[in-house]
Order: sequence, then structure tokens, then C-alpha cells
Amino acid sequence: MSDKKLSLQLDFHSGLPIYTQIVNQIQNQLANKIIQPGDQLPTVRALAEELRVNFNTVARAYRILDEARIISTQQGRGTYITEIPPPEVSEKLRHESFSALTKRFIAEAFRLGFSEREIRQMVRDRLQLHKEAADKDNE
Amino acid sequence: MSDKKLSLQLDFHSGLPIYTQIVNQIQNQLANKIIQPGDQLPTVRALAEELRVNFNTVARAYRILDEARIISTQQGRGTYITEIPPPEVSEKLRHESFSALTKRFIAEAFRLGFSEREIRQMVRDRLQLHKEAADKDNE
DNA sequence: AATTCAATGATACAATTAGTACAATATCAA
DNA sequence: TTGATATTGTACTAATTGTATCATTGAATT
Repeated sequence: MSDKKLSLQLDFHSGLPIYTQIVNQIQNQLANKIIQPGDQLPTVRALAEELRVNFNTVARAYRILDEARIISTQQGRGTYITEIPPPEVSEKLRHESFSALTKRFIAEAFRLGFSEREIRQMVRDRLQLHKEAADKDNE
Repeated sequence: MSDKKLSLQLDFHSGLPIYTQIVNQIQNQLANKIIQPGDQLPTVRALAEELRVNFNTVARAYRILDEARIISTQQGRGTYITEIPPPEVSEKLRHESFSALTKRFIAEAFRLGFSEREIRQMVRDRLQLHKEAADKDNE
């Protein structure tokens, strides 16, 4: 885990928006292995102060990188470079975690004394609730 | 009474809050029989030190598990895995606990990127496996 | 010059974790 | 048994982090 200081050079006259420059340079530093998966990035406020910009500008850059799955921002905790998604392994791992997760869920449900039928019913119910909650968000 | 060491692996970059990871992993270890009803869990301070985390974070995880009736925390005494089936626990609480468990499971499955259909399919599959394993035990 | 709109800034908020003091219980010696 | 001390969980607060929303600015367009 490298902890090299993130040293970004902004050009305020280039015409490129600050947030775009931040996005690009972080991608560059990642490409050049100056920063690595797992590394914590400066907080939005720390980087903003260093660059003499508003922290919302940094937050905007982070959000773009987050949406691109390049970094992972976590409210209250910080921002981290996403672990490499190993192209072919990730899908396998993803399924394995899912399978294990489900196994644990079922074991716990049985421990609580519920039957196979009740488990399926509860999964249906909660999936329905989940869907309704998601719909509400889109209103 | 098993006294196997509770060995939790935290991922500080996973996006999942620490307290959530603690909750999940304790449930896992319970589901996998690594810890059993009646077992005493590490004290909030001991586990916190082991995980290099503030003890309030552990306390928060314990409180969630306590509310789900999975563990029983007792001020001045310690924290224990609830005996099964919780004799004094009402049917209502049992269902609430089940509902909360299912909700967590579904949220985690979605976080892993699986669809409603895939979740239902996986639950079916693992229920089948569970049944087969149980049959084998009776041979 | 007026309008528009993207970029940035200001402010308030929410989530997570840490710090500190306290209350309940256990332990043990007198 | 009683009292002192240690241990354990609880409550409340503070600090740190990212998020959401709206206001301001400034350059491009008309």
C-alpha cells in the first residue's frame, strides 16, 4: 500500500474545469502506479485546501470517479481507490460471496426456527418491500 | 461450550461500515457453528483492540445483534450468544428478527449486484442444498 | 446588453467513528 | 457480609468524513 502524497498540478487558465483536471490526474497517477488500489485518497477538505479550491469541487471529482467505479467514497469514513476488479476472477468471486451469503442467511433463518416455506415467503415479501422503496425514490 | 477464538477479518475499504461487518461476521460464525449459543463473546474493549477499532464501534455492532435477539449484552457481565430457541422471546420478536435478517441479506445481495430473480434462484438452490445436507446427516 | 448555463462556492446535513464519563456487575480481601 | 477495586456495557458528545441543495460567478451566445 503506497502512501505517496497525491501531488496534483492544477492549471487555472487551461479552460479545463478544475474537477475535470482532478479526475484526469487521479486517473493518471493510478495508471502510473503512483497510487494503488486500496489506497486512501485525501479527504475532500484536505485536498481542497491543498489545491486552494472549494471542497465541493473535489467532491464533484470524487463523485465522477466513484460513478466510474475507480474510487469508493464512504460518508463518514473516507475515499479509497477501488480494489482491482480482476476481470475474469471477479465474477467468480462475486458469485462465491453471494452463495456464501445466502448459505449463512438460510442457516440463520433455520436457527431461528423458520421453515423452508417461510423463508421463501419472507424473501418474497422483503423483495417486494425493497422494490417499493426503490420506486418511491424515483418519484 | 466452544471457546474458539472469534477471528474477524475487517475490510476497511469495502464500503461497508465497520459495525456492519462485525454484525455480519458474527452472524456468519454463528451460522457456521464456530460460535454457539451460550458462548461468551469478547468484551467490547477486547474485540475493539484486536480489530484496532474504537470500542464504541464494537458496542454498536453488539447493540444491533442484541436488538435482533442474537446476542444478549449485560452491563457489567459481558456478552453472550442467545440460547436457542430463545424461550422468553415472543413470537413477534422472533419474526421481527427474521424480517430484519432477511432485509440485511437482500440489501447485501443487491449490493453485490444481483437481481431479484437471481436472489430468488439462489435461495431456492441453497435451500435444496441445505435439505440434501440434512438428509445426509440422517443416514 | 441581456440571457443562459456550466463551474464553483457557501451552507447545512447525514453517517461513521472516536472520546469521555458513568452505571451495573463481579471479584476479592478484610 | 461489607467495602474497595476492577471489569463490563451504556450514554452522550465530539470530530471527521462525504452529501445535498442552493447561490454566485463568469464566460459564451444571442
